[in-house]
Parts: sequence; structure tokens; C-alpha cells
Amino acid sequence: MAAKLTQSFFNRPTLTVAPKLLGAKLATCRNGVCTSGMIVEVEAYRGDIDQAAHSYGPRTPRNEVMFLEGGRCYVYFIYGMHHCVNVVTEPEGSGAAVLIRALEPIEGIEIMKRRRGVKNLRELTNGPGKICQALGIDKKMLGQHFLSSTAIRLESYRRIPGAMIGQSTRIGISKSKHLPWRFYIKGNAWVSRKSGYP
DNA sequence: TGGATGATCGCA
DNA sequence: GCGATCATCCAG
Repeated sequence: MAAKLTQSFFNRPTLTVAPKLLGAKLATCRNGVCTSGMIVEVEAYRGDIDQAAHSYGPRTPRNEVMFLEGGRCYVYFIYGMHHCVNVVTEPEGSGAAVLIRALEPIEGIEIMKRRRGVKNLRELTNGPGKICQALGIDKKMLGQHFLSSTAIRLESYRRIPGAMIGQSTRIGISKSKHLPWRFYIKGNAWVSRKSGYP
């Protein structure tokens, strides 16, 4: 079992927390319908030096949650049709988070198939928008705490050895492309394909 | 490879 | 107000 997740786990530097979220379980419950998956791919975003971060620049209503204490849930809506979910990191005032990009399904697989409208297991949760559709994540979860919310939670699940963790540049961004801040479990079937370098 | 589709923000 | 931008997904 991985180390128990605590407030101090999330308040650490973003690049420390990001790879350690691999192997954790993300779980949601909506109206008693519960689904979960193991995190297999993440990306780090830091407002201080990273132009791709939503928290780069001034604190606004949109990025406000990224500036709260670590362990909060930052959800945003993008391209007019997709939600993405992040774990806020570092102490209050920092403006940093880890985007969850891919999960390996654990519980509620039939529910996820119905929400996604696909049968292929790999297509269920191998992308940030797909995760939110499969687990029913939207702005109702914005600002909730992953350790105390009943709707969306994070728990320790598997310990991932360092040798199993790959690192690359991030996907789908146009600024600060060179930063190697994407982390994933090597060889896992749910890791999204395209990447800066393997 | 490009179109869908809406929230956000800088600038007027 | 207006328009450019955007941490995506899927069909063709």
C-alpha cells in the first residue's frame, strides 16, 4: 500500500507530489452511484514559472481554487465541451496543481461505459476529458477537498516503484512546451499515446 | 487534420 | 462589447 494521503502530502512542491499521485485511487459518488480508477498519468502546472498554468499571472475568479491549500479539487471547462480535473498542490497562495490525464478503471465500469458511450475499456479513461465524463466530474466538485468530500476523493491504492515511472514533456499546450512535467506509469495501457518524448 | 463549442480575459 | 485563445475529443 502506498503512504496514506494527508494534508501535508499535498502541501509539498508540485513536482514532488505529481509522480507520487501515480497509483492513487480517484473515486466519485453521485447520487449513490460510485466509480473509481487508479491514476496512471499526470501533468504538473506551476503559476510561478509556467506560462501554461492557469494560475500564471494574476489571481482571478477562474483560477482562484488553484491558490487554495493543497488537496483541493480544481475543475475547469475547456473547448466548449470537456471538463478536466486537477489536484491543487503547495500551501495556500502558491497557485499550482496537478492535472489528472489518465486512469485505469477500478469500480463502476458498466456505469462508466454508459456515460462514455463506448465499449472498449481502454477508451473509458485514457484522456483528461474522458476521465471527467466517465466519473461524472463537473464544476459541482470545484473547490471541494479530496480528503473530506463525499462526492470526489483521493485514496492511496498502489505503490509505484520509481523505475516504473516515465517522464516527458506535456501534451496539448502551446506555451512552456519544453518543461518535462508529465509523469506516467510505463507500459500502462491507459496512458494516452501522443507525447513529447517517450 | 480540422471542426465543435463556450468560458475566460485583454483590450478597446 | 469583441475576438483570440484554449491543459480535448472524435469522425472522416
